[in-house]
Amino acid sequence: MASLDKIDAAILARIQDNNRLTSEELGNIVNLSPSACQRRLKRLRAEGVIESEVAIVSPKALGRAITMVVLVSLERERSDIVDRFKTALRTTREVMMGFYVTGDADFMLVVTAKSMEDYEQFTRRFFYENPDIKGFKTMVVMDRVKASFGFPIDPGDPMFGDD
Amino acid sequence: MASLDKIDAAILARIQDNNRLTSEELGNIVNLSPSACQRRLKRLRAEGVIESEVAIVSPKALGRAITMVVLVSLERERSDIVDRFKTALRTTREVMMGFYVTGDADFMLVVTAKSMEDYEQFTRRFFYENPDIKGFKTMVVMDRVKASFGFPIDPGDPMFGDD
DNA sequence: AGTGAAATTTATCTAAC
DNA sequence: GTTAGATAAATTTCACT
Repeated sequence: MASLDKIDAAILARIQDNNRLTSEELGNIVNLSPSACQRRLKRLRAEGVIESEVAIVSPKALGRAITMVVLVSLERERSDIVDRFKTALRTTREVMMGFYVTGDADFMLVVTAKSMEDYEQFTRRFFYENPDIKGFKTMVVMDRVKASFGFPIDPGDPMFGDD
Repeated sequence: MASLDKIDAAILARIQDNNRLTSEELGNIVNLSPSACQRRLKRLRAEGVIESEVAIVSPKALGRAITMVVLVSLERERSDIVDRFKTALRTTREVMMGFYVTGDADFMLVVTAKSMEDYEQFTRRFFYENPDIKGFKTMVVMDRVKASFGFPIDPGDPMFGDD
């Protein structure tokens, strides 16, 4: 993966909160011409430093879409079982996020559903019919207080090379 | 909140995965002129249906930034205590996500740190020094298998009005 | 190398219908 | 909702350090 300099870090810090800034606005912030900014953006996209650029939609706007946090434990932590489950996560639309974790559970999922009945049906399909799964624990989300993938990027951090 | 029609739903379904589509591309997909698309986008942004538009940055690119899933229990679920904690979440850079949940825990957080030492320091500041907090449980993220805020939007769903 | 300035292509906004 | 013209931005080219 490419090494990033302080300017890259400053650009990332900004666009991870708002990717609709123009190159001109971005250039003013990081002291670079708009074209230089764009070249960097293009590079960061091509190298996969920027994984994706998305709109975050309000859950409320989409009906009473409910969200659950689910902790999943597998029967055995064998790599083929873990990999199979990872693939299932990636291909299941209801699963917004899936993190493979250490500790009390093996996976933390964020799952959306239209209703509780909908979610129950999902759990039958996704959990009960899967012999690899030992158990799962559901917590219903009452408020999505903070929802971002923004990292605390500090361009002054020595981990970022000089320009 | 505004009522959405099937075209709005189709637009949201697309841009929640990729917000860099041009209005022309978007228009082709949803059978609308580019300017009509843009008007809708503008409205969806103004109404808060689109909460934000962001770049998702690769954790690997930012050094070995580690991520933790943390389940937090408060001493009491009194509304002023809950609200105070919500505010703390919103203003703390290390906290990527904070969900208020029912069940075994009161909050599920996703927290990032540069290192385990860094995280330990965060827990002292954020948890141990906060008398409102009964306890917390940390799970270290080994793999961010799936990371999105994309909802399974079906424009054909009757919940979306006709155009 | 990577940068900045100008020209071109492309997208977006405004206005009229 | 559309189309057409004005505005603005992204992209490419090129000269420079």
